[in-house]
Amino acid sequence: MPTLRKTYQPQDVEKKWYQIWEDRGYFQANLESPSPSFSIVIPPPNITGALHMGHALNSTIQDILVRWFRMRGFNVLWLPGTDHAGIATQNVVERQLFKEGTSREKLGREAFVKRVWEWKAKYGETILNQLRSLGVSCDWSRLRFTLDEGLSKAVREVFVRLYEDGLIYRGTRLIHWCPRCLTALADIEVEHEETNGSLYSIRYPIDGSGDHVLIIATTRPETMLGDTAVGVHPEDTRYFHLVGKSIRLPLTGRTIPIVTDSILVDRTFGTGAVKITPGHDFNDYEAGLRNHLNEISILDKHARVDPTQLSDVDDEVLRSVQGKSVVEARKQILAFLDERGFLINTEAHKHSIGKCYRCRTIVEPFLSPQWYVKIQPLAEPAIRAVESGDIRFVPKGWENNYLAWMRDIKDWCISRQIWWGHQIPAWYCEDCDLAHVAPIIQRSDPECCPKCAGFNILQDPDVLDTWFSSALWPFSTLGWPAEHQHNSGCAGEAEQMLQIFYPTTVLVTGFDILFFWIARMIMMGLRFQNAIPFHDVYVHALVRDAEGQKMSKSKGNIIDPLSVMGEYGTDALRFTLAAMASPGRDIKLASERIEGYRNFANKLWNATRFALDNVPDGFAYVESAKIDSQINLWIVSRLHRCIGDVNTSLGAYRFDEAANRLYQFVWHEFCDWYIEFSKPDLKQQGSAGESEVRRNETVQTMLDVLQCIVRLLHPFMPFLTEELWSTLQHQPGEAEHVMVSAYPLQDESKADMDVETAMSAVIDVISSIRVLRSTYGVPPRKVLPDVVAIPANEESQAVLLSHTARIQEMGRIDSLQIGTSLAKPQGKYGSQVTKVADVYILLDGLVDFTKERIRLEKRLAVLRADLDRAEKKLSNAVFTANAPVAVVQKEQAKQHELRAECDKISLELSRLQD
RNA sequence: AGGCGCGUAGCUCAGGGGGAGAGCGCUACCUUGACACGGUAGAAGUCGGCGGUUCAAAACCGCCCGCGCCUACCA
Repeated sequence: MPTLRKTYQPQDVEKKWYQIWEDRGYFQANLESPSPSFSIVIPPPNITGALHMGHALNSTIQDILVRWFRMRGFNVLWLPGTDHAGIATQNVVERQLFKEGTSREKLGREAFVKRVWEWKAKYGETILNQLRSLGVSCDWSRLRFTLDEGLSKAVREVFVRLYEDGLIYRGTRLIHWCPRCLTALADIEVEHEETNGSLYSIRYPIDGSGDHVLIIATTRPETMLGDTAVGVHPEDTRYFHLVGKSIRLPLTGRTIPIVTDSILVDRTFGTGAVKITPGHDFNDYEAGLRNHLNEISILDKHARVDPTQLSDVDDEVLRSVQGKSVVEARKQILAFLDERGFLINTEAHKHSIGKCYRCRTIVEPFLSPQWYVKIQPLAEPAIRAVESGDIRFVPKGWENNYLAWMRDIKDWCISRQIWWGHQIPAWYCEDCDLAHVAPIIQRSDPECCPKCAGFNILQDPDVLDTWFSSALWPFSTLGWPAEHQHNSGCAGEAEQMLQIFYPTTVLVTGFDILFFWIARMIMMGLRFQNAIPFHDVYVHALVRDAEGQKMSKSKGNIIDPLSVMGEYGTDALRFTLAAMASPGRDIKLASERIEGYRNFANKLWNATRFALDNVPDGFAYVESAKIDSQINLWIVSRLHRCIGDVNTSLGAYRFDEAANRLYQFVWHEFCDWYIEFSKPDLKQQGSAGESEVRRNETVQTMLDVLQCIVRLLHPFMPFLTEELWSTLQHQPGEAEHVMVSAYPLQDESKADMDVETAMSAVIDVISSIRVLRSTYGVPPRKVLPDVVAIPANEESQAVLLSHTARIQEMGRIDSLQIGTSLAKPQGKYGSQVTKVADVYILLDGLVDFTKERIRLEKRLAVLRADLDRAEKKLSNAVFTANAPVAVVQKEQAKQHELRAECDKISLELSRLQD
């Protein structure tokens, strides 16, 4: 038998086992397998990413599921990959270029994209390697990237089909614009932040009515240069006489109409009159459409004041704001308004400002031509899929969130004005009339214009939103669209992959990408596979720091998973995350927790060490050996309960329950009690006959149970368990590695209630002795000379008698007498009364009667309170009439037990009074 | 403003109509032949508040308070 070192050292084994698993091909899915399949596609991390706790949690959960299913014989595919993250990656490389004194514009598109590919080759797999060190068992042979050839083909196919079906269109509208990234953003890529701003009241003179003015309020005075109307509510009697009149817009020579709009205007806010700037505000834009107003853009793409459409602005004003940022322009405009007597009032005002989710720059509503997906026809089936239960959210609460969002969904702006990504497959012929000829949309790049056959064609410079390709991930990664020629081997495999692994079983993800990703995958899966992309969506929590703060670089409260893994071991981190992953609650991660589970790993390590040290020379494993001894029957019974519970919990995605159940069983049943129980049996030295049979039975049971524990824990702690498996005695024909061994299944016939009751009586008596030791300050090492136990009934007596030696050993007792008819000892003694037995220890030293009285009185008070409650209930006729019989009987039994205990304690107390 | 979630031991959190639980921390004792990353014993809770349903409520329902998140509005 190998000997283990005193503590588990994770660093020694983690790399080794990962290498072995990968070399053996254990991670790979099997296209030939007849077994039922289980598949997960990884939520692809950004190639710019570095592993954080969110990834660690997400990957741990997936790996637990994947390993659990694999061990249960499923044909498992866990498909890994990365996302090209258009804006983020482009930003990273642009920053690099800036340091080198150049820029993407100077390089040109082609050279820039080449640079990004180089960057990707160098750094793009960083996060994948970090995932490997977490122990994830993905099928690396099927690694995918959203810009791969196959996935790009899927993107084209989807784009063209949606276009042909009239679900993709191009239009000029107001969109969210990031003036730093220089691209459009989808609505959900804008994060709103509460900000302290100001509300300015401004006089707007009414045309042709002398000094009469309308007072409007605004938080963005600079946008007044783009005002094209003033709105009032159609039913607002204060303004009836003004409707149809005009405003002489201050600082400009512009005259703008006063219009009515019941949607835009809230009569109760401010004066009930509002400036309308369709070029710079989404609500105003809509109002502009309703009232046929024109849109004036006052800003360029860098969010600087652009004079192009401002020819009617006062020359002096225009000169001072031209080319200025929004903040600067605002100051200037306010100064002019004030100077010329238009500014009435400034007050503090809280409002929210939209910021770019990638770079935190304030986004501007900006008028520009973009590509859109018409979302309603896609959303409807995606809503039905969840309503009907075809797709299940875990925890269920997220369904409402999803449905609410989907029912109110708006068209999706999919074009981005960047270079890194899938360039939109739309071409324009410069020889044809651009305004009147539809763009050329096709799967392969056109060589010439299909209309005029000219070669003067240009591809749309925009690329698609990264999430457009991510939305296809569950099937594009499996090889869709497959070529339908059967002479190609590859195409055949793609069809097979889809057939075997689509729909995937479950998607594991954080709620932050519920809308970015999950919703879109469901829409695209239904549209292009005519089937849901996954059956279950497991939505996990956010990992926060110990104070509950969101981890962020700026706060400096990031706990780096890699350093945690280095300090405590990967398994400790994984177990921590699993144990804390309770549904619907964020994880507050504290290092003490991780340390605790590091200790747990070490506990199991040492339990194994103990077992191995006690395997006698020449020990031979006996297949299906019969078990006779109660302690062995007991631990096997307990084990099978644990197996049942763990499998049930995992089946319900309750990783926390499963982890805690295993912790409880391993530490507090197997280590605390079973190993201690086993010691007398294992100590039998080489003697022949009955004691050797007993010893071998216990050795074998201990090894069997340990082996089961190791398998049960493998999905949570893959490295430790693989290392322990390699040292444990296996049955012949057992798997070489625990990773490919069979996950334990509950055998109900192993449950033995009688044995469990018996052993809990033994535990009860040993605990009583320990309480007495502790109460009377008898040191653990000191042998108790004389102990008397008077069992409460014949059953207890039989059980305790059969375990006399064990109780003596574990209680460190010289003489132990057990018997229902025994008399209490004479002289000084301490006593502990329980429902199992009254235990007395003889004391030679001084006993502190006061202390003892206090202890007993306290215990009596607790039991009395319980007893009172029980008696009160039982004397209530309404209770005995209405409560179920079982409850009443239980209450009666409780009453008897409590009364007996109380009486005995009272007796002891009266003795102490003397 | 609306929606969702949460409020249980000092801390972090399970539980869930019928005897208040775990981990960490804390206190005391113990370096005993698996493990001090350990052992044994212990202290510690009006289960946020108020009402209601019920024989029985920490749990179910309603209202309120506090915290968090999301969506919308914010001229």
